[in-house]
Amino acid sequence: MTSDLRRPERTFTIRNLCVEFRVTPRALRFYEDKGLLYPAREGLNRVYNHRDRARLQLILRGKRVGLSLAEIREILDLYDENDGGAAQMAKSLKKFRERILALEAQRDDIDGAIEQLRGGCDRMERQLTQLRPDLLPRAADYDQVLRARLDGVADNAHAE
Amino acid sequence: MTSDLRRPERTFTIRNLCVEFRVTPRALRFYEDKGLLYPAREGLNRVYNHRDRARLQLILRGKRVGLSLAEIREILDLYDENDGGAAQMAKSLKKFRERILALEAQRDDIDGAIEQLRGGCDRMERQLTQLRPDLLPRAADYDQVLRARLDGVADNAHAE
DNA sequence: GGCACACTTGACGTTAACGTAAGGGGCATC
DNA sequence: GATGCCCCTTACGTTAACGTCAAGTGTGCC
Repeated sequence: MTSDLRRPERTFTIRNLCVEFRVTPRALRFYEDKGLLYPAREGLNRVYNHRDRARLQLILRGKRVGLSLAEIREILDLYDENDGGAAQMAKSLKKFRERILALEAQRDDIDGAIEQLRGGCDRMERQLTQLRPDLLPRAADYDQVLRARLDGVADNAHAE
Repeated sequence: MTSDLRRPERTFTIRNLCVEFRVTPRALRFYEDKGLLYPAREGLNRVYNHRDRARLQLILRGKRVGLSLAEIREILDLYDENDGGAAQMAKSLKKFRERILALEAQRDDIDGAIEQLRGGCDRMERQLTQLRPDLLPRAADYDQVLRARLDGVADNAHAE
């Protein structure tokens, strides 16, 4: 039952993908409008195949890491278009490498921000341990957050 | 000469900070409008001190890691406001921890994206080595990018 | 045939984060 | 005293990424 999601011949309605990836139909149509997706049609209705679904995954991940739809489109195009000759591919390669450098810089930024926040946490924890140890959030609260995240992962487990 | 940047009593004009952090005056006034900054005044003119400058650094880093100005403001407020009692601090602590979890998730996303792009690079490199080894970008190009990044770092070296 | 439901297109509305233009004050300098 | 430069406020414009609403089509079901 989870295995027919794997069957490459399986297709998806717009709603299927919306539910699976928690986006709205409007968003998918918008991505299509912008040239990031081009699902087949059955009459008027859109029919998404596995390739479309994979592209959507890339789009959403791209968004999460802060890329604009235009940038994502460019990358997707590069992925596709590279039968247009070796020169094209060389250009794509360069752009990919640039993106990697940018992402690495961004990751360093994030690590810095995390450190900063951790410093703040430490200070506050020390203060609270001193003043009001009863107010210190304990393992119980923390577990809730972790559980929430794990649930989220479970939801999308088959989507990976 | 770089050392008077360190002197805590030193103040800055709006242009000083704009040049140093490569933002526009409009942006600084906008942040003030939104309550993220509140520099002193000398007549009508804004006068920024070291605390304002530090806040600006945090704002810009927050932006780079994808936080909205509203979220950044919330964090900054939490940093300040924590003389408002231990209860407040406990709430701040919780929010800080949430932010940390979110940032860690985002970093994992970025790592995933980097891996994906690296995979694409590898495939393209193999293809090119096969077909047109002359088109392979070489150390020279790569160094340029690195140099650009190092220059950027050097520009902001005293800002760290 | 009438109803519900999912899909479609088209068009206007919305929010965040500024950009930009208009109009004006303060101070140095030629 | 006119020019130039930096600062100010007010206010309207802009872009991205959708949200929302209107109006229409097609499909199954009772």
